[in-house]
Amino acid sequence: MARPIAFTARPTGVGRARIGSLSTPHGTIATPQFMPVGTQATVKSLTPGDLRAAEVQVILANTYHLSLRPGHERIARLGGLHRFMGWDGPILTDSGGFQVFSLAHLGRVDEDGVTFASHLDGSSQRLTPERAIEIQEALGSDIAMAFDQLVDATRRAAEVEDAMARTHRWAERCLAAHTRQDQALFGIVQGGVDAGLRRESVAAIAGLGFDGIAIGGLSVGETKAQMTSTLDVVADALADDPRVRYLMGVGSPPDFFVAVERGIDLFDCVLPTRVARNGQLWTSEGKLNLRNARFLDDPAPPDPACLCETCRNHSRAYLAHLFRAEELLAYRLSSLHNVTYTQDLMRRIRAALDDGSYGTLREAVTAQYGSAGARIDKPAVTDR
RNA sequence: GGGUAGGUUGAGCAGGUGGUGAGCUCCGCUGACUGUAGAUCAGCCGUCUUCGACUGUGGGGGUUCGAUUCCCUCCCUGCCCA
Repeated sequence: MARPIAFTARPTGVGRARIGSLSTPHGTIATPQFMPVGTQATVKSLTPGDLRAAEVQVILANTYHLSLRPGHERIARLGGLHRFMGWDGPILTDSGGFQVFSLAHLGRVDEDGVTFASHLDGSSQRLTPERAIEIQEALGSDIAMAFDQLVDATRRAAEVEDAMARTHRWAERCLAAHTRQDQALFGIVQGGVDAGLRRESVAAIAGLGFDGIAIGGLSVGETKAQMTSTLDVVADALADDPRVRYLMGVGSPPDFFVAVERGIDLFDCVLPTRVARNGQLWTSEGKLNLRNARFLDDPAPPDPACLCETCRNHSRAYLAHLFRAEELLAYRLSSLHNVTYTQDLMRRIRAALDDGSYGTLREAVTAQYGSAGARIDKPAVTDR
């Protein structure tokens, strides 16, 4: 039987970085690629048209939130998530595993699954591997994620190991429960920042029949050095695996380089859209906080090097005003820019991997995000 | 002109009838944010040499060891009467 997705990639000569192509039922994705987060069937403040304008190729939506509201059965009745939200490109759905982590205080994990109080009305809810798959099949995403358990990597080893082992058992249950032939299913590697556990987790997850391999449990409080070394371990362990690799929850502009060099093909992160709503724009001059007083009289576009709608038509002074006045347009214009910037950055990374300018690009971007990149190791590669 | 209620740090307030008024909300200034309970949160927001100290309750004067508080007077604002 034909796989729901197909992934091809070629090495680039830059570390373990590769350039690839991932075909899905709703379109083909160039990798490395970034997925904006649209938790509640919307990338906050942006329309599908905005996303297309920003050259977004795939978005992430959320099992937990959509099952609570409006309900996955309702979305299924209304023709599935793509039709419901008016986005006909590829969609990846997260399984709810992250909410088990971020809403841990509302729930309790047992071997079979998780019981928790809804953050909306306090009602008791149950999520299991089977349930997470059922919901994602109802939503009809192109790529579903296995239901996993992540814990704070700085917790004691036994706790991290327990969560990892449970994630492995849940992974098998997810595969067994998955029936939709037009939907891919990715497994998730856990194991905190412990090299031994990460190798064990890669062996367990990669040994199952998943369509892609995700790396979870990172960028949740560990240091940049720990994230980097963990990615090194995982990259080594996955070296001969042909499947697409997805680093969950990352990242910032400097993070992309660290991960791409270690063979990562897919990213998702709330950062570009969340920080945009809080006034932070990512630009060729680094991070700008448009709420700062100094921008009130600045007629320049947010990023002179950007061609997005925001930068073509509006000034920093205008955005600074919109943020102060709490006008809704501030959120859309800022989000549109940051998503455009991020897509542009990924495109430049793909191009640089091809033409030998990767090291130069990495150095330039890392320098622009000085403070953010300060804790990151120096470039692992240089231009050939 | 008479009466009455007021005047507190940019704004709006709280409090205070002789011995700690720098407390709150806005506004303002910064910072944070990584598989979104986040258009959110945190710090600062009189001055200084900032783990502390000083100044500050409309102006002036008085009583008192000590006054935001009591007394006198002036100014300003709202309302009522003339």
